[in-house]
Amino acid sequence: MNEIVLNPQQQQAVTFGDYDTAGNFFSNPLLIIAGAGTGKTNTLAHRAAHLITNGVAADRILIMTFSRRAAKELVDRTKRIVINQLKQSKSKKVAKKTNIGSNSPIHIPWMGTFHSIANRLLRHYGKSIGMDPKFTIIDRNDAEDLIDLLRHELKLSKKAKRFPKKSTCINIYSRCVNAQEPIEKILKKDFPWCKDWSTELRQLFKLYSERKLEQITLDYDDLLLYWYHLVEVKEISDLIRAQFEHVLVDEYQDTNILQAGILTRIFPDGKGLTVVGDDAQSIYSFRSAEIENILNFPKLFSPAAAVISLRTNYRSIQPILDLSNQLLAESKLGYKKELLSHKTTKNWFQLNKPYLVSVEDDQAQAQYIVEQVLNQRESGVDLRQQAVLFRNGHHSDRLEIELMRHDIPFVKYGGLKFLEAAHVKDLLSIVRWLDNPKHRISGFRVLKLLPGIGPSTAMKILDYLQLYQFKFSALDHFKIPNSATSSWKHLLDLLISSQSQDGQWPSQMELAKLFYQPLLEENYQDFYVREGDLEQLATIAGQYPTRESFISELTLDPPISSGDLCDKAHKDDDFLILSTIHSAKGQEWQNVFILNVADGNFPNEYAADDAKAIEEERRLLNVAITRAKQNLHLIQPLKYWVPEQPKYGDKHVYGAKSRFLTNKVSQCLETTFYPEQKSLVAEPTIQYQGLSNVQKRIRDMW
DNA sequence: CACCCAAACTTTTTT
DNA sequence: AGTTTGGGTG
Repeated sequence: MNEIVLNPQQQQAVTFGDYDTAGNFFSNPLLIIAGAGTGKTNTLAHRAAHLITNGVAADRILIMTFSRRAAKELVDRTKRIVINQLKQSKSKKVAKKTNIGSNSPIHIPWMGTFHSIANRLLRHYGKSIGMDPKFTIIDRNDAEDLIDLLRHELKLSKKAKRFPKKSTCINIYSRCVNAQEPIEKILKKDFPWCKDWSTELRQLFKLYSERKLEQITLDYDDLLLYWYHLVEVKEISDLIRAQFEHVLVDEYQDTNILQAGILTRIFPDGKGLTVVGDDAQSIYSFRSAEIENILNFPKLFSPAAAVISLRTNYRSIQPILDLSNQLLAESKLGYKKELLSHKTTKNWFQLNKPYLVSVEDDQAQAQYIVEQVLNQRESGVDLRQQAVLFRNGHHSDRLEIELMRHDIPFVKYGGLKFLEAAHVKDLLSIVRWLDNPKHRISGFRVLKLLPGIGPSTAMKILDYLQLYQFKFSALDHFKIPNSATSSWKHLLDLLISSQSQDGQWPSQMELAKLFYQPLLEENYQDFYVREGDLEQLATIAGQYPTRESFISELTLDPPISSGDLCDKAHKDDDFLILSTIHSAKGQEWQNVFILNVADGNFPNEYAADDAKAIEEERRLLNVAITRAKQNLHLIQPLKYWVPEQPKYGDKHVYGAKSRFLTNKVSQCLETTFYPEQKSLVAEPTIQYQGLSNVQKRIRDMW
């Protein structure tokens, strides 16, 4: 797409606003409804650039996106546009208004995810509401570990009926916080099998909150929650409003109550607020996203609010959009936007309908993709221009095996994360504990690494440490039960040195790695593979100025995948993209394959009895479809692999046709079969009545 | 109290 | 298939 020329609607969205009597640019609340592929990022970037070239200081613009990746792209593009415009209009007043020369770099410091912005604001303003600015952010896994610990403490694991497992507990907690709803309501709606545990869960979450306070830690949800409560203090929200003249929010359809609340608390009249989104792409209700946020935006700020819709699609050929339009037209919610392709006239002779491919099972599905992907590469489409999308992380398992067999390189988004690998967590825990000695979760993990130290000894050590005001040097006097191992001595050296010569970074990372090395070799046979990951972690660590920034940035923006494929050396190579649909948001590829398009998966079986959930599944399929530029394949296996379904006895489930593939939708598709024909092999005609010669020979071997 | 082994139990998607 | 829990042993 042309990055510079804008269509009229885009232009309108970019320049929306006016000048006050003093000549300053201001803007009423603005909602941009941007369908898939309508140049949303470009429009947003142009608007940001427009603000800057009209005299708004770059550090007075706050840009919030859904992912770090999106934020980075947006900022890069904004910078390019600003520089271009400055070059083109050196003589005009534009250059005078901004005090940026066309050579000096532009910094847009306040851009990032809601969570990362929360992190920065809380470290700055938190003190005034009694927060310690040195808090540690814990990720999902740490939160689960802490919950696990508390669950044992409360003896909830010893009840007759099984208590929900730790990850479920965290899910429930997270839903309560982000939706700002009482636990009973959440249980009834989303976790009906846990509804008998509401009292115990409440007790658990109370203890969880207290323990986080003691350890000076915040989880992901806390970042939003604290921010939400921070801006309830009028004095502080006034300060923040004064700091930011303009706020741009991307993916507004996926914000939740807390996020919308934060915005309205800072900008009660919506002035300076621009939000962008597409209600047909709202797919995060499991994270408490409220589609109502975007639907009600105009009402909330009426009559000042303006709405601008973008409908020209620059990404896909028309047949793909036809499919998307038809799919959405059958929705009960009725998204009325029809997307029109900009590409209609170009290459009209090769406008194929998207394919609906029927295959026997997931094995055939994998083979089909391998075949297609290789064919396409032959005809000049790079692997990185092709993507395989799926509903669940493990749906690509079979395919991954097949890809490896054929030596097709790939990168998977949304699967096992780098930070979830045990050895990476180990090393990171060491560094985290050094950074925040009160951080029991890390300390616990580190201590258990030492041979001979299990859960209860680790607890004792942590209690002892607390008794001595978290001075690591006090541990010297702790009586280790077993004969003092040499690793205990080494750990002590590391801990004490970290507290005495504060701020040695990143050399401290090297010390931690050195300490961990023997433990790594002892615990994992494949330690030489894992060593590479630790090297990488150390390299990343070196890119951050301080220990604290390293830890919190890494938690907020985890690297994508483990394994050698995210090595810099491989970055230039060509690889196929595998991604969950959720992680594919905002991306586009020449060819897209969607796995397991069958009822039970599209829509997911857990959504089956909830009309709202079904609609979200429809939107999810829509997101997947609209990622494709040219070729789209929906693959429909007759049976597919479901790992965790013991009640069905068999591990294969026979998928019914997806209920989204109605007659009208199917008419937008070209139905094919793979393999095209069963090869006919002649059946032998001989028939033995008794034992055959072969059987006799085998029996007579003994 | 740590460690190992067997049995039970799994509800997707992510900052 | 992988994780979590419980029991038994040293």
